[in-house]
Amino acid sequence: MFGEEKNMIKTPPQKYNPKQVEQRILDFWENNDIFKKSVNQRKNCKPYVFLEGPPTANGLPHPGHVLTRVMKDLVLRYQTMNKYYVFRKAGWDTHGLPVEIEVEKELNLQDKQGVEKYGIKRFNEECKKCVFKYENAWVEMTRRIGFWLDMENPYITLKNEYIESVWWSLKQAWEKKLLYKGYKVVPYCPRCGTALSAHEISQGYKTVEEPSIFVKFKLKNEDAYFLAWTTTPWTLISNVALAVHPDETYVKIRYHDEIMILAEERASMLLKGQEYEIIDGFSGKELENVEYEPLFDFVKPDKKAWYVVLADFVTMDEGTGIVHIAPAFGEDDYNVGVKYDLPVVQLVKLDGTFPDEVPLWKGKFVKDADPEIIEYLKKRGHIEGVQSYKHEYPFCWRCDSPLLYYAMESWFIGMTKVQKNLIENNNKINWYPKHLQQGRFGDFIRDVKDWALSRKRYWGTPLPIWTCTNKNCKHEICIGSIEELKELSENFPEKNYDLHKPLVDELIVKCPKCNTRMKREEEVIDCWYDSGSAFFAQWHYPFENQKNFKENFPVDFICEALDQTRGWFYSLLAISTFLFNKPAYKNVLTLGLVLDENNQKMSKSKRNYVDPDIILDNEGADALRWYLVSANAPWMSVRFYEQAVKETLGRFILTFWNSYNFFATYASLDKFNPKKDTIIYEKRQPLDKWIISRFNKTVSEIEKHMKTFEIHKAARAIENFIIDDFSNWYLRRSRKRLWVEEKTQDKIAGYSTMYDIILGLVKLSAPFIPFITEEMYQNLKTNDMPESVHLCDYPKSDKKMIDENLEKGMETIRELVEAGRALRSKIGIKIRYPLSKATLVCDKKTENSIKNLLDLLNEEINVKNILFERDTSKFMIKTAKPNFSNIGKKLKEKTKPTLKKIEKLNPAELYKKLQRDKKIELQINNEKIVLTQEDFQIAEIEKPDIAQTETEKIVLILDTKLTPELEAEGFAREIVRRIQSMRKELNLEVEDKISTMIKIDETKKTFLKKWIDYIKEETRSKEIIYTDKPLGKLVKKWEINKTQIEIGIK
RNA sequence: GGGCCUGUAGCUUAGAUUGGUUGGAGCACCCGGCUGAUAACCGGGAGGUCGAGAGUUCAAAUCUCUCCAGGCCCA
Repeated sequence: MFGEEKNMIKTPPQKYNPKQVEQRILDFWENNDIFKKSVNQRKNCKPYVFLEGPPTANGLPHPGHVLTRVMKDLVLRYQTMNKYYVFRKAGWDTHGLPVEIEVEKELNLQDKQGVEKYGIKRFNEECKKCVFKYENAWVEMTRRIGFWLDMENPYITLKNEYIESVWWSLKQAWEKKLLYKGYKVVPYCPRCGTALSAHEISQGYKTVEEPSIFVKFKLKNEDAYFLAWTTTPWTLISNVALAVHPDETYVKIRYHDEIMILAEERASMLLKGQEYEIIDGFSGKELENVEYEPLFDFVKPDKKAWYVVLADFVTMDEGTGIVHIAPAFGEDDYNVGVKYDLPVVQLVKLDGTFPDEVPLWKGKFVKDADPEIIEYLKKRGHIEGVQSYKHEYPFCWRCDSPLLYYAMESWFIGMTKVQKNLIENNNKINWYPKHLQQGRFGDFIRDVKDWALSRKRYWGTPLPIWTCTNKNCKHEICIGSIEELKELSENFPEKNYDLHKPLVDELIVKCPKCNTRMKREEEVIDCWYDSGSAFFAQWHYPFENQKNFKENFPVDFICEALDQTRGWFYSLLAISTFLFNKPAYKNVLTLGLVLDENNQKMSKSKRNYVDPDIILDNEGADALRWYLVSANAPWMSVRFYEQAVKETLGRFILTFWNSYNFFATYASLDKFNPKKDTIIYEKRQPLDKWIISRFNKTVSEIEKHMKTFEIHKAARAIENFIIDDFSNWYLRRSRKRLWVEEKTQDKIAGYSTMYDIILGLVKLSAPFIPFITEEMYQNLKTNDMPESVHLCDYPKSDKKMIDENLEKGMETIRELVEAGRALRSKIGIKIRYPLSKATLVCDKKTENSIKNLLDLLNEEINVKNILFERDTSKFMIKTAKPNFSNIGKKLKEKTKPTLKKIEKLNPAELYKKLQRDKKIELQINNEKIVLTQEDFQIAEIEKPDIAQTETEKIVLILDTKLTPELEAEGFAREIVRRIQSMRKELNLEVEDKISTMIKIDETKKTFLKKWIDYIKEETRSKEIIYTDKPLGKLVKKWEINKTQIEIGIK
C-alpha cells in the first residue's frame, strides 16, 4: 500500500460544472457553519473592523452591487485568513424619499395631501414593508456570490434601538450648539408640495425657451440705472439686492439718452455695433453698498435692502454682469443674503401662486404671471429689452410642473463650524485611490456647507426636537433617548411602540419648564444621517455594547462605489467628526462603476442591464468574481458582460481546474499519500525547486499588492503564476515523471511539489474564488487540516525558498526552448525526431546558471547531447559576397558580367583568398579585373548540417544530421503517437493495457527493432505483434513519411 | 458651466515613482506544429499616427499646455 485510505486523493470529475460545484459548496458551508467558524476561530486575534454600507432592499440588486460585495468579501476573507478577527454585520438602509416615492406609486397617491388623506400610520406601514420587498433577492444574491456577511443579525435603520442611537447623536449636536434652524433653498414642486432630491431633479431637466429681460433699477439720488438681467421675472417681486463681481470692471454709459451701469465686458458684447458712450468706469468693489430704488414695494422688509452686494458667482458669460438677488429663490442668492444680512422676502405661496400681499397677481401661478409682470414693468419704463432664452430647466418628474427654487425652513448641522476638524480627520484617512482625498472629497470638504438635515416627509427618523406651545415659554428641547422621552411624555406605550410618525407626534410631551404640552418639529431627518451613524448605531451605542463600540472605532475598512464619495463617505466622517473628532474609518476603498459592454452606464431604461443571475448560472460565481477583480484596478470602471466572464472561465478557472485535475488524477492512481509520501526539499529536482521559488515570490507579490488594495495586480500575479509557470511549464515538464509506472523517488518528489503548490494556490486564491478552491481543498486536505480552506491561514512567503539564480537560469532555458522550437520549425525537422547534439555558445556564468537544467532543454528540443562552447567559429564559415554599390561605381557597364562570374565562385574560398591576397583577379571578356576587399562584404554562414539561432545571451547551434538510428527513434515515436490517438478514440482509461498489432514492411521492422520495448511501454501495450492483418477493436491505416502502416489495438 | 478620473493593436491590458535601444503581453485572426492537460499546448505572422495638436528636451506613451471623446460628481 502506498498510503492510508483517509488521506487519499480522489479522482475529480473531468469536466468542471460551476453551478453544481458552487451549489454543493454553499450547502457544505451552511451545513457545517463554516462562516461562523471562520469568524469565531479568530475571536482572540486583533480585529480588522469592517462596516457594511447598508443598501436599501426596495429595488433589485444591480451588477454594481455585485462588484462591491465581491470586493468586500475578498478583502474580508483575506484578512480573516491573515489571522484577523473580522466581524461582519449586515445592514439595511430603510428610510428615505425613494422609499416613499415607491410606495406612493404603489398606492397611486399623487402628492403629500394624498399621503395624509391615506393616513400616515398606514403609509409608514407600507413603507416598512416596501424596504424589505426584495430582501430575499438581496440575500440570495449575497449568498450566491459567496459574500460572507451575517445577514441574520443585521443592523436596520428603522429599528427603535437604531433610532435611539441616532437621537443620542443629534442631542450631542444640540448640546454642542451645532443644530439650528435656518433656511435652505431647494428645488420645490408647488403642485406636489414637496422638495425634490438632487437625484429626482436630474431626471427631469428639459430644454425650454423663456423670455429673459433686461431690467433697469434706478439709483437712489442719481439719474442713472443699474442694468440687470433675469430669466425669472416673477422673482423680481421679491428682489432685495443687486450683485456685482468684485473684481470685474463696470462702466457707466450713455445709451439712448439714458445713463446705465453694467459690466464693461458685457456692454461690449451686448451693444456690439451700436452707439454708446462710456462716461465712467469702476471696479465691482467700488459699487458695493450703492443704493437703488426698489421696483416693487409690496412689503416693507424688516432689514436694510435694495443696495449693491459683491458676489463671486456673478459671471461674464451672459446677462449684464449685474444679478438681481432674491434670497428666497436661489441658493446663491440666499448665501449672499446671509452674508449681507439681507431680508428674506418671500412673496410666493407654497402652492406656487402670489399671496394677498401682491394684489396685482394674487392667486396666479408665478410662471404664468411672467408676461404680465414684463408688461407692467415695460409700461413703467423699467425694461431695456426682452430676449428669448433657451436653457435647461428642471421639471417635476412626477407631475411635470416646473420646479421653483424656494427657501424652506430647515434644520441644519453646523458643519462649517467644525470644518477644520473635518479637514484634519480627512487627512488621517487612507484613500484608495489617493486622488480622492484631496481631489473630489477634499474639495467638497474645503467648501463644506451646513448640513440641511430635515425633510418635510413621513418615512424617516423623526427629528427629536420639541418646542413648547406656550407662547411665553417657547422652550426647545432635544431628546436623546427613549428613557428621556418616556419621562417627559404622559402616554408613552409600555410595549410594541414604534418611534416613527405618527406615534412620536401623538405623545403628550410636557415642557420641563412650564409643563405645557410641547409640539415636535414635524420633520424627519435626511436618511444619509441614518447610514452615516452606522458606526455607533449598529451597536446601539451608547445604550448598549459600549465596549464593542470602543473596540471597533474607528473602523478599519469600508468599501463602496465612487458615487458614495459625497454620500456615505461624507456622512460617516461628518458625524464622527462632530461626535468624537476622529475619522470614522481608516481605509476607504472606492470602486469604479460597472458599465455595459459599450462603456455605457447600466440602467434599466437603456435596457443594457446585464442580469448577474444568468452569468452565475452559466459561468459561476468564481469566474464572475475573478473577472470583476482582475479586469481592472478596483477604482476604475469595469465593463460587465457575459462574454468577458466566459473568457475568464476558459482562460483561468478551467486552467486552474485542469492543473488540479491532472495532479489529482495521477495522485489518486498512485495512491499518493500527502502525509507520508514526502521528499525533503534538498532531494527534489531543480524544476521542483524552481516552482517553489516562483510560488514564494508570487506570495510576496500578492502581499505587497493587497496592502495597497491593488487587487487586480494580486489577481494577475496569481493568474500568471498558475497559467504560465505552473500549468504551462512546471506541469508540462513534469508529465513524463508521472507517466513512469514505478513509484520512483522522482515521481514522489513531483507529487509532493505539486501537492504543496496546489494546496498553497488553493489557499492563496481562496479569498478570490472561494468555491472552486474549497472544492479542491476538500479533496486535497488530510485529516489533520482544518475542515475548510477558509479556516486555513494565508500562505506566507518563505524567503529562503526563493532562489534568484535558479529563476534566472530557468528563464534562460525557457528562452532557449522557444528559440530551439522556432529553429526546428524553420529547418523543418519535427521535434519527434531526435537530433544528435546541440551546442550552446555562451559565457561561463551563463553556463553555470543553466547546467543543472539541461534535461529540460534536452527533452523540449529533443537532442541527445548538449555541449558548451565559447565561440561560434567551429560551426560557421566566413564568406565574402560582393558589395554591389562599390563594384557598380568602379566597373560601370562591366558590373553585370563580373557579378555573374563571382556568383559561380565558392564564397568561402573567395573569403579565404581575399584574406590571403587582399585582392582578387578575374578574367572578364579577356580583360583582367581586380577587385579588392572593399568590393566585398563579409558574412557568416553555417557549415553543412548546422543550424543556428540566438537568444539574448546564448547562441544555440543544432547538428541537423539525421542518422538512421535517430530516424528510427523518431519513427518509433510516430507510431506511438498513432497508437495513443487510437487509445483516445476508444476512450480508454490512462492505465488500461492494450494489445497491439502492426502491419508494416520488413525493412521498417528491423529498423524498429531497438524501439519495440519503448513503444510497448509508452502505449501500455502488453504485446506488439507484426501481422499482415491487424485485428482489434479499432484498426486504422496510417501513412508516415510515405510508409504505409496499419495498426490494430484491443 | 466647474472639478475630478479615464483614453495604448479589433477586444482586455503592461508601462508608476526616475523621459533613454525596436512600446511588452493575453484573447481573437492567419500559417505551421503537437496530440492522454483537449473549452488545451508549442512556434511563426499580421495587426499601434500610444485620443489629437503644440511645447520642453539630444531624446516624450511618460513632463507642460490646449483641444477632442467617455465617465462620475457638483452646478
